[in-house]
Amino acid sequence: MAISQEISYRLERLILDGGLAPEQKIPSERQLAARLGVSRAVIREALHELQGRGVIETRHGKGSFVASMVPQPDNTSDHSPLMHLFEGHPRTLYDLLEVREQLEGQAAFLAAQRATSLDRHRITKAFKALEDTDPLSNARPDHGFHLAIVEASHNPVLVHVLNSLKNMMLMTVQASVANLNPREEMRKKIVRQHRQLYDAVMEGKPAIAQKVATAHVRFVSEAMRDMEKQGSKVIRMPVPGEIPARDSLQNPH
Amino acid sequence: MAISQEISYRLERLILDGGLAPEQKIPSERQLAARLGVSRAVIREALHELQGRGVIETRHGKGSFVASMVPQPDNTSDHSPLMHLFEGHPRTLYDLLEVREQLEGQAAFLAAQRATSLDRHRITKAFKALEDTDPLSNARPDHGFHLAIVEASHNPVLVHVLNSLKNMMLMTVQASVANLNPREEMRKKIVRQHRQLYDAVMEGKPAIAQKVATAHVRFVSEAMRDMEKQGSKVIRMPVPGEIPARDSLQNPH
DNA sequence: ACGGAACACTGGTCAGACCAGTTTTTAATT
DNA sequence: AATTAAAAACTGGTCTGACCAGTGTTCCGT
Repeated sequence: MAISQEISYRLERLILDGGLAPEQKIPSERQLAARLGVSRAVIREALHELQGRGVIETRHGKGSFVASMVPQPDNTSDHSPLMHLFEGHPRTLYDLLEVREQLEGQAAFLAAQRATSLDRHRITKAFKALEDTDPLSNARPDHGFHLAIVEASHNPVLVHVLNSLKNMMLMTVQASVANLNPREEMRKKIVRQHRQLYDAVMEGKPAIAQKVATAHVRFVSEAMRDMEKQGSKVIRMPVPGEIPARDSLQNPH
Repeated sequence: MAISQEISYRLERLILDGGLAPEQKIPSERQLAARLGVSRAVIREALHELQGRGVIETRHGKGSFVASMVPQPDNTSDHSPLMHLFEGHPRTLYDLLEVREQLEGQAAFLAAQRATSLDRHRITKAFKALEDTDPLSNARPDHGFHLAIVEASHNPVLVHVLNSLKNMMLMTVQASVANLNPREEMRKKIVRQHRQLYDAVMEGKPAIAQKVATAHVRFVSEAMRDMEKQGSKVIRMPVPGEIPARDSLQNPH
């Protein structure tokens, strides 16, 4: 494997494991290059990979910083890079969610139809983990729950595609879910949706499971749209093992 | 904003738009550098960003390729990987069709809802080409018709995902159509389905379009299942996947 | 103390070279 | 002529060292 990738993985693990705190400054490119005994070019390439997956932010003349996972008190500048992203190319994000809506629904349908006892056990476990977790930091359990259902669909293609789509979504998105949770009404609704989804799948009711799952994604999507309108900040929250992507594009054709 | 980021955005947009198909090779770093008038370093940094997002894959000595959102068949063996798929893992094919069923339906739904006059023109053109073609060799028009509809959905993510699926599916549509068409009853049904789909999209009836498109894929899928049971061979019919160039990044050749 | 000019950082870009895999072309051998 | 093996022409991976462009600090003259 390429050196730049080894370094990016190494740095990412360091960051996600807490070795480097959010907002903390990363050593300068020249320092890293010297310390790791490689050229500055590979350091830059490694940093660009991390940048691509939203793990770090780089500011010209200042340095690179671990992306914050926590709401940032108003940053002097009126436009954080993240908001800028949303403002500039919000389309793809919703395009992504649009497709996900459909596929999560199908996954739920199939899961309700095909789940084995082992699947049910896994789903139940994930569901309980979701309930037992602090709502403010349940991005991981949330992901685990949905993943368990998708896998119970027993359609590897579906699993792979949904995984790809999730990876292509900004961490920002996942974080936004975490952002939604603090709002009591939202959190309640989401919890109820999860409960409904869980019940439908476990009781083997495909049609209902599909409906609930689709509605769930749509709900999150619309909630984000609202947040965007209100100008609320969308926060990053890296989740290990996930490779989010940024959106782009505005108009096809 | 940094040049490397502008380039990565541009490339990502190209890819998500479908201008660069999954598994398609991206111009070499030196070519991109020359064509875009920048140094190779910034090209590499841009590509590393996309790599971090999982949008592209890079292989030493070979080049960079648009990442497929679908597990790739065993390409190691140069002996008709498709047949291998059919014979060895027939499940995968139906898994693919299962997902496609859903997505083609969604595409049709969105197309009926969002198609512009230009889209309608394209769809009509493709539809007529489909009708005017010898049923025994209309794999390409068939593909063109469905593609026109997908693109009219104005969801680049959907375009890209379906592209991935089709890419891997050995052009199931084409192959199956070629196989199904000779059977008179089948051919008639398929023609009628196409007609219904066309009408629904052109008349702006999303619900109907979705239903028809879904049913169409399911029909083809089940027909193939029947054929398989009867022991009929499912024949591969390769069709050069061509994606029209929409940007100066394409290889002129 | 103040202001501003150097200076010392930071990342961003460029150029050209060379290494390491892969593919194609060429040329020698059979 | 067909095969095969060497050579050339690709591809990405790394290195070097230079210079530009923002940012922050230091220090000096007023």
